[in-house]
Amino acid sequence: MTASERRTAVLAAAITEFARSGYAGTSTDAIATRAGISQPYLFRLFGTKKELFIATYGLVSDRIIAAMTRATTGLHGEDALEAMGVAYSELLQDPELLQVQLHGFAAAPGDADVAATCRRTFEVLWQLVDERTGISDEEIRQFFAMGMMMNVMSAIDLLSVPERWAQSFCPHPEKITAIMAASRAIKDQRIAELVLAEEVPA
Amino acid sequence: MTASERRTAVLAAAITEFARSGYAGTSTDAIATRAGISQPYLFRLFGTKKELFIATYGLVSDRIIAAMTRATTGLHGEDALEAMGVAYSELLQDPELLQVQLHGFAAAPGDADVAATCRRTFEVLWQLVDERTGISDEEIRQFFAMGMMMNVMSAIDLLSVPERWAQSFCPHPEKITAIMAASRAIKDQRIAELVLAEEVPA
DNA sequence: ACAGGTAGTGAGTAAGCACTCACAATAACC
DNA sequence: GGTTATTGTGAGTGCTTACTCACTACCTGT
Repeated sequence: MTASERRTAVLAAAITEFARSGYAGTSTDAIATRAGISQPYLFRLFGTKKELFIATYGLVSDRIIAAMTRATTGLHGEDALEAMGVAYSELLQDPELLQVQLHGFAAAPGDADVAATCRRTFEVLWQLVDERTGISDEEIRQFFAMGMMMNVMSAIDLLSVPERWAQSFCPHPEKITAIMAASRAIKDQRIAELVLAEEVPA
Repeated sequence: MTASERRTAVLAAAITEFARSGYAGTSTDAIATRAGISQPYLFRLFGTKKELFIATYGLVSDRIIAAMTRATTGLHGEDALEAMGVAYSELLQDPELLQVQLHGFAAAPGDADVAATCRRTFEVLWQLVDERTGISDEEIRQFFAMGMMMNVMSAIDLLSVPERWAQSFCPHPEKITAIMAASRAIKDQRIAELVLAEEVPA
């Protein structure tokens, strides 16, 4: 197996482990074991734990950005906004991505490099939303806010609470599935999927 | 100094340390040193690190809830909602509280007790907002979403970025100060402040 | 056959961690 | 004045951690 292939395998393991226990709470040994390699080799591939965490966070960000890009291909304005919202809420079904993002935010106050990486992801996403939807600052802010809340909802497993107050956090299930179907019918989605496949760093 | 007084001093130190480095990333020694006591005594006061973290998170939640309660005393409906929004955004000026809350969410996937504590705080806040504002589920959700985004904004220090996209996350500064003044004029605020003073656990 | 590069590991090291125990000082009560 | 309870610590324990180094196995080109 080439080093590049190993790196992607390690990143997959790192997503799972970091999602559960965060930057400080995850041992490099746990990641190496899950990836099926020795711990020294992990350090050969990524240098330090911090570099591995930032690479993991970057991959997660790329995946999220790719999902939003794919969802809005061929759409504009409010349609694009709704499609992005649906795409983000679909990520709730694979909570690891959202939880890694949350752990990036949480680690930011203690590490300037992590904070800078998080801000850069924010910037890229903001410009994507702005370009594809053209909506107002206020609406963009509300869109981001909803995303941040979904991160938290997935982390604390809010939707497992059956009571009404908790379930009221999940909006319009029937609306979401309808938009999902429409969004899937977009023609150039194939191209977006090819873009998505390139997301893994060299 | 009595043990109870010591405990509140330790909790103040714990807020600062946990806000920076989170649950797993903070050593009990750092908290004890900041509180001016020995590490063994910290364990006599709180039992385990986890209990200390949950107590810290609980104190932070109590402070946030108290701020919301105080801000809405005497208000109803949309007025109460706006006052709560202002109260929460005021918390951005003392970022430690919001960051501890964020670290609670982040630690939740790795610890069921922490997750349950976070969900309980969500429930109390939801019922407070519901009772004091009477607004729709959709509006409550948007209100919570904005709060979660403020947590993240404070963690990654987003407002330190001077560019337009970043500054657009701070809405209506003049509107906020106006509502702040109005909110402060409410008569029975004194009573709420007394409630606030009782927030420290015995 | 052999030289060189690449994938991969066993066995460490030094530091840091949560947590414990035996013990000292001080105040309170009879 | 002596017993008792409370506040507080020095010195440790056993474990985990990030990270290193010297080394092996294998493949590729000549």
